[in-house]
Order: sequence, then C-alpha cells, then structure tokens
Amino acid sequence: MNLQQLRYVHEVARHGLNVSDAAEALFTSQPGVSKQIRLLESELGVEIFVRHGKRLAAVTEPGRAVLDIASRILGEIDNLQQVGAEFSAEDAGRLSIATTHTQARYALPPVIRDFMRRYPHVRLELHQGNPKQVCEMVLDGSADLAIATESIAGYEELVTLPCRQWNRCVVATPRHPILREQPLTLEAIARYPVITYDDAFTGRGQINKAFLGRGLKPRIVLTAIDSDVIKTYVAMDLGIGILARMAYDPAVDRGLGMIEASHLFESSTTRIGLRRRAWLRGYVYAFIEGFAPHLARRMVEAALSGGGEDYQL
Amino acid sequence: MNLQQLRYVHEVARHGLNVSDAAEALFTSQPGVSKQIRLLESELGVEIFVRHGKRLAAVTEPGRAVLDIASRILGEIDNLQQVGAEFSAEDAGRLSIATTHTQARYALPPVIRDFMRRYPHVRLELHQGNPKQVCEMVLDGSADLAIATESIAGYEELVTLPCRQWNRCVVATPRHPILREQPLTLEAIARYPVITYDDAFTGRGQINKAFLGRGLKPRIVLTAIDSDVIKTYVAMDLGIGILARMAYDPAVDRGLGMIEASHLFESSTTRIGLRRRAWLRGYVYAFIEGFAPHLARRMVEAALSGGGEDYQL
DNA sequence: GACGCTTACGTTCGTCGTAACTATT
DNA sequence: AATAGTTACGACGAACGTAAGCGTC
Repeated sequence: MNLQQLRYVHEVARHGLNVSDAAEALFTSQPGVSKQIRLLESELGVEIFVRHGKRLAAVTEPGRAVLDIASRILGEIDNLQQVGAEFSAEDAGRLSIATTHTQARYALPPVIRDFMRRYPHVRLELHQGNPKQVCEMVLDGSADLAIATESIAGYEELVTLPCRQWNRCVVATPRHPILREQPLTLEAIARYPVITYDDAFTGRGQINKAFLGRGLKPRIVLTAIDSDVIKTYVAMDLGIGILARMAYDPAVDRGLGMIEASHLFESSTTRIGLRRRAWLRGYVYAFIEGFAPHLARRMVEAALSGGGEDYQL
Repeated sequence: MNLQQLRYVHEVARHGLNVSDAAEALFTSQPGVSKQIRLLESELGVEIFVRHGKRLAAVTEPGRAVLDIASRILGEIDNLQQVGAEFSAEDAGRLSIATTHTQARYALPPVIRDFMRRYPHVRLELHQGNPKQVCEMVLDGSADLAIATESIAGYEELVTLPCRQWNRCVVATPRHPILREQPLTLEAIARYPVITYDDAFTGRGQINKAFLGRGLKPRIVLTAIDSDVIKTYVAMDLGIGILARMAYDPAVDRGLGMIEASHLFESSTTRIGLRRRAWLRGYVYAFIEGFAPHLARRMVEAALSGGGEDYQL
C-alpha cells in the first residue's frame, strides 16, 4: 500500500469513476492508475469499485469505507505539507479564499488590505462561486477557507464558524415613493417589482421566508448573483432592489436612494468554513481573526479538532 | 513523501529517538531509516529531530506537529487494513483486549464465552496490565480495546465509554467479627488490618476517598493487583479484604465470608477505551455490546468519530 | 573505546509510460 | 466506430542492505 494508490482511488472517485480523466488530472498514464488500483484492491482483499466488464460502474460498500479513509489520509498529508511550509517560512505562502461576490466585494476589502500589509509575502487568491461551489473548493483542497452566508452548514466534513451578522436594505431610484414609506413594510415592497439575489445565494432564503410568512408574493422581475448587477438595474428603474446593507455606500451609489429594511427580515450570518481537522498556517488564523475578531486562534483550533458542535455568535 | 517515511519517524519517536532500535523493530537496516528520515525532513523543509552532532537529542516544534499527524495517518492506514479484513472475511480475524486482572478474571469470562461461541473464527487475545499500560496498548495498536476502571480517562487520543458500575464487599475468615457488623461501617473496617488493591488499580481511588472523607486511616497491611491474591491472604487471616463485589463467589470462595460494602464507597465505573477514529471490525462492536448492552453499534460509532464528549451511564 | 548516526555504493524491486489488445456503448 | 479499461513489456529510479567513516558519550 502506498500514498499514490490512495490518491488514485480518491481521484477516480472524484472524477465520476472515470479512470482516464483521473489519470489526466494526476498527470500520469491511464494504465498506471488502473494497475495501482487493482494492486490496492488485491492487497486489501476487497473490491473498491463495481466493474461492469471493463468499466467502473459504482463504488462497493467496502469501497465507500476505503474512499472515506483515503480522503482523510490525503487531508492529513496536506496538513503535513502545511506544517513544513509554516516552519520553513513563517510569513510567506499562499492563502486561498473561496467566497461569494458580496463578501468579496463589500465585506472583505478592508480585511484583505490589512492582511496584505501585515503579510506581504503571502500570495492571496480569491475564488468566487456560489455557496455550494465555495464549500466544494474547500473540500477538495483548492481553497483554504470558505466565506459565505447560506447553505454552508450541512457539510459534515466542513467546520463552520459564525463571523458576522448582517441584514438588508431597499434601494431605488432617488425619487422613488418606496423611500418615503415610514415605516417601511413588506406590503409596501410587494407593491413594486423587485430585483434581488439569486436563489441559493447570499441570504436569499431569509428574504423568501419573510414574504412567505406574511402571505405576500413579491413580483421578482430579476435576480442576480451580484450586488452590483442588482444596483445597475435598479438605477435603470426596472424595479426596487433588496440588497445586503453592506453593499450600499452613499458616497459611491449616488444614483440610488436607500432605506433600511433590517426590521423586515431575519438577519443572516456570514460564516467561514474550514476543512475539518485541517492544519492551518499561522497567517490563516490571523486572517480569520481579522475578519471576525471574536474567532481567536484557540477557538478556531478547538472547533477544527473537536466534534460537530457549532459555535453561536 | 511516502508512508514508509512516516512509519520511520513514528517508530523512532516511540523508541526514545534511537534510530537503531527503531530500525530493528521495523525489520530493516539502520542506515535506511536514517536516510529516509532525512529525505522526509528535506522534503518538508523542516527538521523533525534536534541533532547533537550525529545523535538525535529531541523533537523540534514542527517535529511534534509532524509526529502527531504521522501517527494519525498511520492509524488510518490501520483502519484501511481493518476494512479489508472485515469485508473479505466478515467473521474471522483477531480481537485483542487489554484489561486488568479483575476484569479478565471476573467480569469478562461469560462475555468471552458467548463471543467465542458466536465468532468461532476470531482469535482472542487477552493482554493484562495496569490501567495505564492497558491504555498504552490501545494507543500503540497492540490492542483493539481497553477495559479498565481507573485512570482510563485523561488520554486525549482515547475514546472511553462507561460500561458497568460496581462496588465493593468486605471478605474475611468465616467466623470473623466484621461479618456480624450490622450495619457495616467504615469505622468498623478501620479497626482491623486491611488487604486490598494496589494504588492506581481497580477503583482503589474510591476506597481511599471514602476513608479520607471520614478522617479514618485504615491499617492497610498488604496490597495486590489481583483479587485472588487478596483472597488468599485474607483466608490466611492476615487481615480483612476489601474486594470488588464481583470477585466473590460463595460457591467457590467457601473458605471466606462476605459482607456487602456498597453503601460505604462510591461506585466505580468500568469503561472501555478505544482509539479515537478507529475503524472497528463488526465483531468488535458485537463484543462491546455483549459486555455493555447499552453500547449499541451506532452509539459507539458516534463516540468514535465525534469530539471529546463523554457519555454518561 | 563503545555506541550510534551518516556516507558511499551496488543490487533489487517497484513504478511508470508506451504499445497492443479487448470490452463496452 | 469510438471510447474506456486491461495486459505486456521495457526503462528508469527509488529503496534497501552492506561496509566503511566519523562524532558523541
């Protein structure tokens, strides 16, 4: 048994049981992968994959156990390399963040500016995606941490920690009547066409819930994954926008008026997600604390190593 | 990086930083081990061991992290082999139990008899030791599970689950006046010389505590690790014995009288200890449930994979 | 001076890639 | 017919063991 074999089965599973794809992803030959998998199977004495003739069709029951363990081992191997990097060059390296547009555009900039000042030798990578993609990136190791709002819980292999709470505002063209509603109500909003976030995104769930709770059906004319897109169409007066409060800046968004809507919706919680039992570089802890000051290193460490318990904000 | 290198550093650490010993234990040559360790160090870019000239003197800080991760990886490799064995021959294999004398002699026999009847192809191994040794055996993989009473908690890498509660009785020669005490008191016991368990053994802590709580100082004339030894000396009238209740059987111990003492001491809890995140063969779960019927498979699994939380009986 | 780690070197075994073959869709 | 996995074989490289060298205790 060796690590290569574990990488092979892992990658084959990840590529939908396609050995050729996996081989390509691993920069090696297809027959080599095939052979090593068979060797592993014969050493363990179990079939990992169900074969239909010469094609891999499914994962056997022991195969599931093997794949599960293999991915844990590969995760620990990753940790080993992190340890090496950390101690050979404490303040240099790479930090890969997977996050949604709203976070990247409105919540992270000041945090990242401070971080880059403090750690000039860390190369930062910002990957964008929807919450699900963001989680996947962390799970498959292409990102070190996920920052997102919705559906980030529910991944067993991910540890999530609450960072910030936020809520919504309504934006509209400057002289739009919605801006004079005192107090603003859901009913008032429902009278106008609405532009807001895509489903499965940045707290869209909370918005749906609020209207549903009052038996209202807002006329949603456009959805986007991107606050800037929403603002653009609102400025064209195609509708009023329901937006993350942090995405409105009076200095920049002079073509738009804003009215608070925090009292209408449940607040959303932005969370970071980390691979369970990950070994993190020192500067990753620093970044997390910069984003959410209550998440001191030892708290994050406790959450990473511990069970499934969830912190409350 | 490969698994062999991880085995090497792990074993060297376990052998007190003696490369030669480790090489012997691994059935390989000393230069080979030495070289592979240096290769690993250079690949990770950190020194794992502190070298005084040519001798290994200590573990560096990154070394501690590396050793920690390495031992987790090796544990998972072990799990992989267990998976293989389980699915290729479900009801055959090996079950290695590390336990204390009292458990092996009085608590386990009926459990083991039933187990052997149910799993005739499983080779059973019973290792004896004090609670600390018993835990070590599980940690270094020479035993699958530990069964003991005291000081089995406190090992971070061990998951412990409560199995049975038990208490003490007092034994003495058949016509000894202590047997007529109604009710039996600690003060009465303290009037006679006492023979009981060794410190750090089978619930000896509870006994000390009870006397201390009443300001009494029993005259302990002999201690043993072994209930049978205690009974032997009690039968010779060298003192009265404080014994695990389960160690007295009127049919066998006809040369001794017994009187209950459960009301005098806090009860002790026998626990099983398992390597955290171990993958256990099906029959291991069966054995555990045979010993402690409330520990169904899914409860044990939850405890193994989960965090440090402790079940209460 | 004895013990213990490292360096050097030759052999062996394992791994990888190419090419030819076979099965599935 | 095209796509996907296996078998066969040859080349390269990595790991191991032996023997000699060098530092500590």
